Amino acid sequence: MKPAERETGAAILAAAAELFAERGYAGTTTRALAERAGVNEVTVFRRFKNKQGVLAALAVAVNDASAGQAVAAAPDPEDTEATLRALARQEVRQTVEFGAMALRLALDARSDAEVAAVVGIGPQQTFSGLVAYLDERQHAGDLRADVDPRVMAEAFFAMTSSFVFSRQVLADATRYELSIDEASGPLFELFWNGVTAAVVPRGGDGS
Amino acid sequence: MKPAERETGAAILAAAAELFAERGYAGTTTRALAERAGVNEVTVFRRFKNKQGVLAALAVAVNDASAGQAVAAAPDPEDTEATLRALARQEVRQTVEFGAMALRLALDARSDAEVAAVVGIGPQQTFSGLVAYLDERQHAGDLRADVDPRVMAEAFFAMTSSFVFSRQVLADATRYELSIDEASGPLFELFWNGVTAAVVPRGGDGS
DNA sequence: CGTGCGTGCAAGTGCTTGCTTGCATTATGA
DNA sequence: TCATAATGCAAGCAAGCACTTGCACGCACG
Repeated sequence: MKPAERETGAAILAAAAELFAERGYAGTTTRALAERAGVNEVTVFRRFKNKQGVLAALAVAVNDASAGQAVAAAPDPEDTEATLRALARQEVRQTVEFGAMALRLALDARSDAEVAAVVGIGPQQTFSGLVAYLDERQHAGDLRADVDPRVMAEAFFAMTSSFVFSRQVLADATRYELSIDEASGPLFELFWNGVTAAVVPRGGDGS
Repeated sequence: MKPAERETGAAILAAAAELFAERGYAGTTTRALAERAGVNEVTVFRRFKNKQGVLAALAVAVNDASAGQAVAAAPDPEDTEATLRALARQEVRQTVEFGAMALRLALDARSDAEVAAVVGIGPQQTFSGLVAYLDERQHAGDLRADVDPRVMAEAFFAMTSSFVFSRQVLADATRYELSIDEASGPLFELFWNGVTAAVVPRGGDGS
C-alpha cells in the first residue's frame, strides 16, 4: 500500500471537522474539503463515496473519541457536587474540542434531513440523563427543590456550551483570552451556588 | 397603488426571518423565500435588488424593533438586581423573538463575508456593555468580586440564550414546554444566587 | 379614459455544486 | 519483475443557484 493510505482518510476527516465547524455541512464544498485535506477531490469520493459518507465517518470517529472519557466521569454518584463538577469539566472539554462542529451540525440537522440522519442522537440523551440525575439529587436534598430540574439542566448546558457559544457568536474583537481552566472553575461555581442556594422569598416573581 | 404593495415587502421580510432562522443565510434560496412569502421570485429581486438586500432590510427592521425596548429597560442603575433582572427579561424576549435567526446569522457571519457586512455589530456592544456594568457593580459591592466580570457576562448571556440554544440544538422530542415566564424567573435566580454568593473557600479550585 | 406602477409568469444565463469517468503515476508486496 | 491498489489530473455532466429579461395583467390615481 502507498504510505499515505492511512493518513489520507484521517486528513479528510480532520479537514471535514474544521470546515463543518466553520461553514456548516451545506456550506462546505467537496472541493474545499479536498483542498484543505491536501488531496484531490476525487479521492474524497473514492474513500467515502458521498459527502454524506464523510459526515457519517466523522460522526463515528467523534463518537469513538468521546466514548472513552464518558465512563470515567462519575466518581461517586452520591457526591452531587463532585459528580456535577466532573460532568461540567468533561462537557466543557468536549464542547471546546467538538463543540463548534456539533453546534453547527445540530443546527443543520434541523433543516437538512441528510445531516439529521447521521447526527442528532447524542445531545438529547445527555440532556434527559442529566435531568433525571438532578431530579434524583433534588429528592436526596442536595439541590434546592423549588426549581424545575429541566431548568437546572438547561442552565447547566448553557454554562458548559457558553464557551463555544459566545466564542462563535461574538466577533473576535470582543472575545477575551481566558483558558478553559481559568473560566470553567468560576463558571461552575456560579452554577453550583445558584443551584444549592436556599430559597429566597421574593415579592412578585419578577413579572 | 395596489393594496398589497406595502404588505409585499413585509411578507418577504417575515419569510426571510423564518427561513434564515431555519436554514441560515446561504441555505435559504430565493425561490423558497418567494414561495413562503407568497410572491413571485422576481418580486423579491425587484423590491430588494439582491438576496443581500433582503438581509440588509431585515437587519434594519430588527434593529428598529429592538431599539424601542432597549431604552425602557434600565429603571435604576443603582439597583443592580432590578437592572439585571430587567435586562434578562428583555434579552430573553428578544432572544425568543429573533434569537434563532440571530444565532444562525451570527454563525454564518463568521464564514460568509456577505453576512458579516450586514450583521455583527449588535451582540458585541451588548456584551462589552454588560461587562462594564458588572465590573462597576462589583466595585460597588453588589456582586461578588472574586469572579471575572467577563465570566459573569458569559454566564448571563448563556442563561438568556439557553432558550433558543437548547431549543435549536436539542431535537423536538427532548424539548419541554415551559413558557418564557415560567423558565426565565427561576433561571435568573440561579444566575443571581451564583453571582452574589459569598466566596466559599474550596480546596483545589476544581483542577 | 389613459398612464403608471406593482406584480405575475415564462424563459433563460452564467456560475457553482456534488459526483463521475478515463487515464497516467507511483509505491507496495508477492 | 509484475500485478495490484491508492492516488492525481483533466474533463465533464446534470442539477440547483442567484439573478435577468420581456411581456402581459390589473389596480389606482390624474
